[in-house]
Amino acid sequence: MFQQVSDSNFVPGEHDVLNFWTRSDTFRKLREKNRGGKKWSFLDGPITANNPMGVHHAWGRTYKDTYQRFFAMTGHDQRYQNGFDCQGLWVEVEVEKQLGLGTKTAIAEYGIDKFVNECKRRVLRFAARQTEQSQRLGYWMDWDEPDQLRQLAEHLGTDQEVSFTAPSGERATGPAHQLVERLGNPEWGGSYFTFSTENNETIWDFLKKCFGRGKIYQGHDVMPWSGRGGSAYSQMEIAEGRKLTTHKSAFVRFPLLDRDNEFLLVWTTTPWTLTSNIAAAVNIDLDYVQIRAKKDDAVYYFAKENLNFQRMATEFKEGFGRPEWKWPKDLGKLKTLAQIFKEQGGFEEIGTVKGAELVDLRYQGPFDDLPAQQLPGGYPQDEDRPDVTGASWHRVIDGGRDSRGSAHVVAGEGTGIVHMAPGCGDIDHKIGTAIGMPVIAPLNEDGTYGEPFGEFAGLEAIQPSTAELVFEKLREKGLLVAVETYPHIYPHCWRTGDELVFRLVDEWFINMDWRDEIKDVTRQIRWLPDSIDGQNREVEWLTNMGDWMISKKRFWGLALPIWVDEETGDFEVMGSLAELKERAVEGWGDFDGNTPHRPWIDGVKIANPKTGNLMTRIEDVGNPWLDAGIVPFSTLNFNERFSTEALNWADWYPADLVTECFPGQFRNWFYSMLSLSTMMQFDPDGNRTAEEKKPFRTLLGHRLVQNEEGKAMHKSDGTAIWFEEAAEQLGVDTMRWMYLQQNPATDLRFGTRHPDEHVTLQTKDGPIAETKEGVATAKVTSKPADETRRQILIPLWNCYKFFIDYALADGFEPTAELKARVALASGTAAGVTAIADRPEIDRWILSNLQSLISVAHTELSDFNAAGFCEAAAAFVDDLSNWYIRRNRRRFWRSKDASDTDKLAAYETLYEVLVRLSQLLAPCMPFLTERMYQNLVLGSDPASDERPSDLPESVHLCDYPQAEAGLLDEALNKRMAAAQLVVQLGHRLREENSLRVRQPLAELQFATADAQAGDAILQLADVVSDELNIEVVTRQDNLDSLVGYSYRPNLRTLGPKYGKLLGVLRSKLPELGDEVLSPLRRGESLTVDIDGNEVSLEPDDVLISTEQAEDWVCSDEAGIQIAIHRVLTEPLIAKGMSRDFVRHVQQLRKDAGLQMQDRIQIAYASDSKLLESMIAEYRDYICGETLADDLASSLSPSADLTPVKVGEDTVAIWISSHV
RNA sequence: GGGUGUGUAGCUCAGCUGGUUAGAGUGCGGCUCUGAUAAAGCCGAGGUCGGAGGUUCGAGUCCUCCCACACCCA
Repeated sequence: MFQQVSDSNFVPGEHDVLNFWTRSDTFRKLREKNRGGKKWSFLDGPITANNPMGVHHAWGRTYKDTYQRFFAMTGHDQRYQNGFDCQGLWVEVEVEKQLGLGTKTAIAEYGIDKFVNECKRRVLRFAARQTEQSQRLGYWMDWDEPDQLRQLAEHLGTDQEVSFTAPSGERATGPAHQLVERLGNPEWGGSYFTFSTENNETIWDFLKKCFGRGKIYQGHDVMPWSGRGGSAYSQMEIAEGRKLTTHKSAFVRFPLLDRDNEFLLVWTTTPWTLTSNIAAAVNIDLDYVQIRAKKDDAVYYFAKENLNFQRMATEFKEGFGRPEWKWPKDLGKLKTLAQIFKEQGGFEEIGTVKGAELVDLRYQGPFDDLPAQQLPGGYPQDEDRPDVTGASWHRVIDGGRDSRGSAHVVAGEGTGIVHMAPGCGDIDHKIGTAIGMPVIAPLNEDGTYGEPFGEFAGLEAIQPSTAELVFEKLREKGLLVAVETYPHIYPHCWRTGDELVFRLVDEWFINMDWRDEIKDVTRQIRWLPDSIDGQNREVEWLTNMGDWMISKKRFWGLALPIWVDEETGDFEVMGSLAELKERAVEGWGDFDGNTPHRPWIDGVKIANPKTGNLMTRIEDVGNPWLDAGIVPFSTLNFNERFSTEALNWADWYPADLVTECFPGQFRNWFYSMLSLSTMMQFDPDGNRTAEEKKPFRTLLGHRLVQNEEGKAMHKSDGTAIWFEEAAEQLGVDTMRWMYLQQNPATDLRFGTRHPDEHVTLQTKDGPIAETKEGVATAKVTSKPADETRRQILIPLWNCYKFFIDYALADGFEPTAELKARVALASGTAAGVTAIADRPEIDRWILSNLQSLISVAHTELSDFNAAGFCEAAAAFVDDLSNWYIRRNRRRFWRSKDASDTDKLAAYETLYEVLVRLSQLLAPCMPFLTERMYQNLVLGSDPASDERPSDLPESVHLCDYPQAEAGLLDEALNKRMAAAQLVVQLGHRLREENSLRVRQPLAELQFATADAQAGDAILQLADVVSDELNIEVVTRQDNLDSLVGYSYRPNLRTLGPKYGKLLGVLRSKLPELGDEVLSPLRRGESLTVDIDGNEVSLEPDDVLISTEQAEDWVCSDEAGIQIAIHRVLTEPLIAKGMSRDFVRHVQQLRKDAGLQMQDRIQIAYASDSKLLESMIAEYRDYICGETLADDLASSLSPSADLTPVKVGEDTVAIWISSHV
């Protein structure tokens, strides 16, 4: 027996299903079922375990789950390993906030070990949190127990022994950090964590291979730096530390070589950097003015616009954008350049040149006398460039443009000529690297000048006295034009308040000159969706990318395995902990038992084999994309550090599928995976060691989740939707369908969070009013979700409910054979009624079902969920709005055991619904489970009763296979023809105001194609019933009822007659039916058009029909229909009876009566027509409305609204038996 | 600045190798149908297909230039 079905209650239903899966351990049973099957390998991209999940994470996770479920239902053995991204600055930033630490110094004081443990803790807590959220999504993975992860987090940093039970069942005991580093290993199972020792060590292996091939080198980068703090700053820290301050800025002149008494005029707010000047940049498109100063006849070049430019005029009036940033009181307005020169004796304009004309001019630098400017290769010395010095390089360069296309050098504040010091500035350094400038980097770690800076050596750059010394020297040389006090917003250390400077720091790089190898691998991969052309994007990135900077001067992350001999500069890379242990000459004992992270690893030293010197690990941590890029190896036991029985590399590599949100990943995760995989297939000498280089076969990318207006959602302004808010308000099945039906190449406009409207969410574990992080849960609205629910979930549910309601009312119970057949997919043993004996429409829906099954296999195995969703939605629509609607009467006919037609209907619908639950199960795992449970087991997920040996969950079923015998393309075409007739009929009725409830006498049709005619005739009863027309007849043609008009078919005639087409277009219709009628019969013909002989094939004209008398007609796609529009008295009476029934049914509905409740009908009318109608149709009316009595009465209740029955007005009321 | 892509109904998007009156979904108005449905069916309004030239009998589609937006890059 089926369980009674109530309202859909989607969200509580999902909770029941989740509990059911837990209780009956369904996922474990699924894995057991498929163990030893063909392998399907999915590789999860690690999610950053730094915050709770939002709805934007759920899109990708829905794909991941759906494809895994599909491949599980098709019998594939899988790994189900989720991944967490654990290391890197993003975690540090959050932990710094949490601990109230502001700078690197503060972290060092707090203790790197404590800090790093706190980072690990945060990751574990959010991994636990995201695990729970993912489970709510129905995401079946080999999850760690969230509380176990939390317990590990609690015990980190203590020596206390903890017990841990891994997902595999294996138990381990030890200090928390020793358990944590093993999470996700092959013997334990569970999610992989990129902080695991295996992950870090496998990156060491990669870097060793790079080193072996000579790809690792030390380079430089310019970073914001605090002299007192002795450390670099992140962009975020800079943003926090901006302050209004004043500096002494200077106008300085650079003498042009080979030009007598001519100068470039430059301007700087950081005079200390002038010592390290290398070049002067101009904007090639700007006009530069040439002026002669009266004082000394010197000629100056600077941007023409700047001569009279009102510098800082806005700021003088309005300040610098914040209330506290007002123009300093004691400071006057800034002078224009014209003013400055006038004060110094006046000037005259003598000409204008384009910036481009200045490029390549040589000049004498302001501090070329300093040793640093004379050092070959710059300072610190670049040994590869002994022929260049700073002083010898000075020239004018094109400043170029930034990534947004705006020029680096503009007119305005300065002079349009920018002093460049690539050792002192970020942009300077970038440009310098690009065009090959030497570098002079003046500052030591403490922010003082280095040795080769003469008088400046040892002075602190940011001291005002240093600037004064610069001015003094310039004055001596006659190069200082003017000095002023200049207010501006400048970065400061947000904790100490010290000014920051830009300083050249050492960084480590991988030389990517093996990019072609990576491109080859990229081309072996299938990139989806096609429309975004991912392969080319990736190849293009690989073509243009620079060397990979892998180091970062931070604390939490991969310990880069680079050991340096400070004295010689020699360095070596360790490829594993074992190698390090063997080479260690100091510190191994203290390190042993800790994870290979800072600070523990830092004390381990090795010896330089050449010199015997101690080599020390560089303090930098690695780029986090290394962590993620190595996972195709580190998660698959590539180095066989674990038992190969637990996990054999070759069984699972390469992955069949990777799917992630793609914007950004072409240069991040995809890039790092491709690079690392390419390198991993070589040994350190560059010999290929494996055939298969690609880490995955197919990559499915998808775009971003946005709000309903198409804008990004932000955590900071409360518009980011937390996963549970959406899940408990919209329902997870609905969300999943939204994601799956979306074109992955376009952004998904998910919905809107209303941060001010707080709601209490009913979760599986009770009501919550805030997230676990303490954020009040807010209302989420989503039109696309509502639409999805309305169009897919509700119709599906109602199809199911319709079936259950009538099956229960009728006592229909599928036979054991039928149940087994649909649950086990075991062949084609039919139900009680043979398929061949069922009506055309039954065979039609079953045939359609087979098509859907085929599409499901094709599309899902090709990772096109949207394609499947579209087909499934169309099927649900056919089922609901055509099959069930057309067949309703077959289900509510009187109870009669021998009614085989009714049985056929039940058996057909039953099979369709069960199959549908299986087909949709990977996409919509909850609702389908509820359907399956009831339809096959007569149970529901809240119950533990499963009185059957059939699969206890829809997810333990095999995915349906199409039965070729039931697929009938011809039948599908026949039904399509009938549906077309119905559509034409509806249109005709509409256009001619012939309402459908009024029966009409006759519909005639004719078709160009005889088979289509046969088809319509076979479904004539469907057409007749749907259109409410008594007789449907087929004719050879409708010539007697209609006229014809003709138009040329330009597509076929164009190529034949070219320019004649214009004439043909106007003249051919005029020939009319008497000339052209042979074409209707499929004959060819030659006509004369304006003296041209034109031969016409039937395909060369388009024929349409026109109106005739008493009949209305229409045509489409070779089908013509005509409907007799004349109403006779019997037809009118019949229409009235239908009206009457309809009104009574509405009254029943309004009264909230049950389907089987019986009623009495009374009516009041003075129409004789109505009386005679009722006399004739009494039995019909009573039968349809379950009325025991139908009587005329004189006393309607007072508030009764009369209704129209035919042309008459009647009052009707009903009462029900109690 | 270079590269890639996009621009079609109020909104989201289809429109294949050029073909007649440019479509779908959604929203809006109307009519119809309804004993599972929160539905469904039909009709309608709404478009100088980003702009300007060109090729062609014929251009949303091909070519050139321009404009706007998005992403990527130095």
